[in-house]
Amino acid sequence: MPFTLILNNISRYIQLSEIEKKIFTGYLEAKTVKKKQLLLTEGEICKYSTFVTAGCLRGYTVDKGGVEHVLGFAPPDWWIADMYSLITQKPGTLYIEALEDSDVILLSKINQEKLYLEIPKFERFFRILTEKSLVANQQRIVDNMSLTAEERYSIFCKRYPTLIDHLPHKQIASYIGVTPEFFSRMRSEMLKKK
Amino acid sequence: MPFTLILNNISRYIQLSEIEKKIFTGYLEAKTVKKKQLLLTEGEICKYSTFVTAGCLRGYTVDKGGVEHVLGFAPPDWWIADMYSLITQKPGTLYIEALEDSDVILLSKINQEKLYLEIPKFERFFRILTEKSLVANQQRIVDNMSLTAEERYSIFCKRYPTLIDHLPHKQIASYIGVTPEFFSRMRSEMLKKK
DNA sequence: CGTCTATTTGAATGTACTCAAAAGCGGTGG
DNA sequence: CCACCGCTTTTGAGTACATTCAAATAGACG
Repeated sequence: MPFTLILNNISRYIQLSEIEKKIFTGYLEAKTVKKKQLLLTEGEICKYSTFVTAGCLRGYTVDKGGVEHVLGFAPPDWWIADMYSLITQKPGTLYIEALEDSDVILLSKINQEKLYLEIPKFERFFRILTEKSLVANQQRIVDNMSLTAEERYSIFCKRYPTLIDHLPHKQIASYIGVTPEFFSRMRSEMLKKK
Repeated sequence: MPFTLILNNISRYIQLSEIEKKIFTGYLEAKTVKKKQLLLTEGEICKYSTFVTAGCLRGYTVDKGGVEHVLGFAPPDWWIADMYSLITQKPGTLYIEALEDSDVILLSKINQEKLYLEIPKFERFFRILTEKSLVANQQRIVDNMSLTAEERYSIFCKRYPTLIDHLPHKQIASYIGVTPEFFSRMRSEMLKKK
């Protein structure tokens, strides 16, 4: 059953009848992506909310100097999208890339809107999902303003213990907002201390 | 009619019948706050979503060094709350303070939940509101990582033209993530250039 | 293996911060 | 209405955290 994980994800916030589950899964598309493959690039209109069932994705932007900035990672059981573009249906700035071979489930914007009409509970689900994401993002803003790179890294390690293992350092550096060079020095400093 | 502004705010995303408007406004509490008065402090549980009708509020945290970091301003027609605390009903870290004498409308968490049940359209309204807030916060994260303080200030001026006039420089500095001293130097540099 | 990318190390630099002090500004009370 | 007080803003000098550019080393993948 390829939709077990996503149904379980949703059941954490709303309860669906068997019929509703059928309707919902009918709107989904399973897909596999290979490492380094892009699900979305800058300038594109984001047409899908993506749910990861295996592997790992990342969302990032590229600034005018060509430097990448990781906005977030999406390991299994996570949702990812260019929220700006998805909402406005205007060209966005986010790249979504597979960091490794991954399995994802796509829910198109159109089907998402249908869901809202046919099963209003989904309004609730996505409201809660968005609220949680908002809280995490607000915390990150505060952390970026008030903590040193070292403290931000410590927090990252605690919050995403499963990710640190198999993520390139470069990507973690980009997420916490430092250069790979500084990240490398920082880590060796931290090892010395402990 | 003290609720004109908030009803208008809501009508941008959902349409309410006269009866629904009655129910909704019945759940609201109007309140005035004086300059420097706190609506919420660290350690408190956030019990209200606050809508500003006059004046201006700010939400900020205080780090372990005692430095304040402004998470956001709330001029008229804006909502503000400690989303973390409001959602979890656990003690939060946000302070919400009136920057000037202000009029606000409070919607308690309890009444908000009632609204969701009685008028499910409100799920939609707050989902959209939260989505917009999320997008703004994500953009801010990217900006903080990829732009200089000067660029962030320029963006702030463009995005909140009505705010720059009557906000203390200190508060703007805190919002864009620099010290007041650096902010002052930065501004004089920018004036020289133009 | 060889190539490509990721990571480390080094040296010089820059952006923004800290601490200290002076100047400006606004409100309040005599 | 002015004087004073507290808070904000400015200015100065020294410092720190993190970056840039360059090059060496190490890993991963075909």
